[in-house]
Amino acid sequence: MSRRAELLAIYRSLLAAFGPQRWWPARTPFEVCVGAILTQNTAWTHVERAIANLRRERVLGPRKLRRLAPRRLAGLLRPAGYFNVKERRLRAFLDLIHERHGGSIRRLLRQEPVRLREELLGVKGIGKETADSMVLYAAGAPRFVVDAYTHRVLCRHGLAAPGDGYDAVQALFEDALPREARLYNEYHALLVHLGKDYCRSRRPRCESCPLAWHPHEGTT
DNA sequence: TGCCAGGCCGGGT
DNA sequence: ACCCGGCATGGC
Repeated sequence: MSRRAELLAIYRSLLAAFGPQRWWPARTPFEVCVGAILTQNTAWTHVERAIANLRRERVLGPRKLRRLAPRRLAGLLRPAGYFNVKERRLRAFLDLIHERHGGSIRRLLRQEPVRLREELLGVKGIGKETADSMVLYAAGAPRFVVDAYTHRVLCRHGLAAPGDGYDAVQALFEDALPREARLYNEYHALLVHLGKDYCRSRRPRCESCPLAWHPHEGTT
């Protein structure tokens, strides 16, 4: 079976089992970007609380958020963990919007995708996964997002090696699959859903897993 | 009660 | 080019 066929088979299995995920779980492109930074090495439920804080305080926009004093912002981010680090990272992102795009998230996002990605990677605290999450889920451009789950899944299938880096894993998907944002969006969302439900438990439900293996087994 | 979650950076080899 | 410690909360 070709790599393309294997990747599509995995995708179809997940889609059949879980149904369309319709990601990213956010109301606006800006909220996607904020969530992408806050969810770094952090459970999504914690991120939701931090976002809820921002919404409650009516500061969930690039200009209003930027006007907050660092202490205040960090306090609102507290439930997401690493709140001091994330305050700086979020602020650096807001500075980019302010300084290079007149405070307009739309202007940031409607750039050519390659250029957008480069610009995001230039921000301290935005790495490849975070940048690609924004490019795919906020700007709608076809960049495959690679996370820990994704890597484990590919290893378990013998499609990637444990030592493979981000770029290598990403290239596997992007070289084998049609470059469609719709597909990349849904595929990544399904992988995360699989990870949440089937990887975390110490006693995984092998019977109910839509794939015939578990991504957490002996591959990290 | 530890271990872990949708990373990333900076410093050391 | 890797490897590692640090960052922090809340759920299981």
